[in-house]
Amino acid sequence: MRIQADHFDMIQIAESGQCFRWSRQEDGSWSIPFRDKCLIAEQKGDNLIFECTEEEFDSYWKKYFDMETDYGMMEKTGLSLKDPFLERALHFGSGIRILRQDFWETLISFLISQNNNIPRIRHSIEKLCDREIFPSPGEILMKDLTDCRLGYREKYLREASKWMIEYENGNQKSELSGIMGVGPKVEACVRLYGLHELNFCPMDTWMKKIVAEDYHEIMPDWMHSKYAGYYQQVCFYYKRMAQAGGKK
DNA sequence: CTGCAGGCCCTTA
DNA sequence: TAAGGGCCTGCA
Repeated sequence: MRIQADHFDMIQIAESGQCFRWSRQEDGSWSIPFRDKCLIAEQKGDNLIFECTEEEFDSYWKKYFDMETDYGMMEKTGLSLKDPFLERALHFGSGIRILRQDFWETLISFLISQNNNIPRIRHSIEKLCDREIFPSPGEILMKDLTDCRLGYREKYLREASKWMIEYENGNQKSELSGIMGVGPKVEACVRLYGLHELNFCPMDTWMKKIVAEDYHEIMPDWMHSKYAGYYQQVCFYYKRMAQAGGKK
């Protein structure tokens, strides 16, 4: 099926650092796994082509791509803050969306992401998966994780798996932050990307860099706003691309 | 060789 | 309660 959409750029979404398993095919299309399905998708301008039926898109992928959220409104709200850096970032990364990813996969992915780099994060996650399917907590506990090259993070994944099994059994007394290896940054990522709590703004090295270099060490107002997570994502992408393009 | 990558844990003062 | 060292690993 084929649709037209604003605020939707597959390259920007794939490179915005929120997801680690989108992969580009030789023909330029994207392979997009989510839970037990995998979608082949392609973009030409604002034309989006999805290899699935309209029913399947409406009942499954539409939510994943967060098609119900009004990005135009969030952009407008951001622009009204009259913040020059945010303004540039919103224009630069206008195709970014906050995907509604699987909570469990997000938790594990961002546990792996700490003190780590993107290629290695992707490699670890790929090794963790069995034929494109992300493992359940029980499967992670059973699995030999040597090939995943997790280093000291391996015990964090096991602790998280035990926590998740308790959580699924209805025992919700423990908080996310109670999991070994989940600090403020990882928790914010899980809440933003895995629970779609758009007010959470992960403070990573890039955000600190932005606050230092672009805001003279003074936290901008938007970091405390309702859509802080979305603005963070856009600024993160803008800053990272500016540096990647700026140095050669 | 050292530094570093979207941090966090643990110890110390 | 704030600061700082150590940590798996791979790549530049």
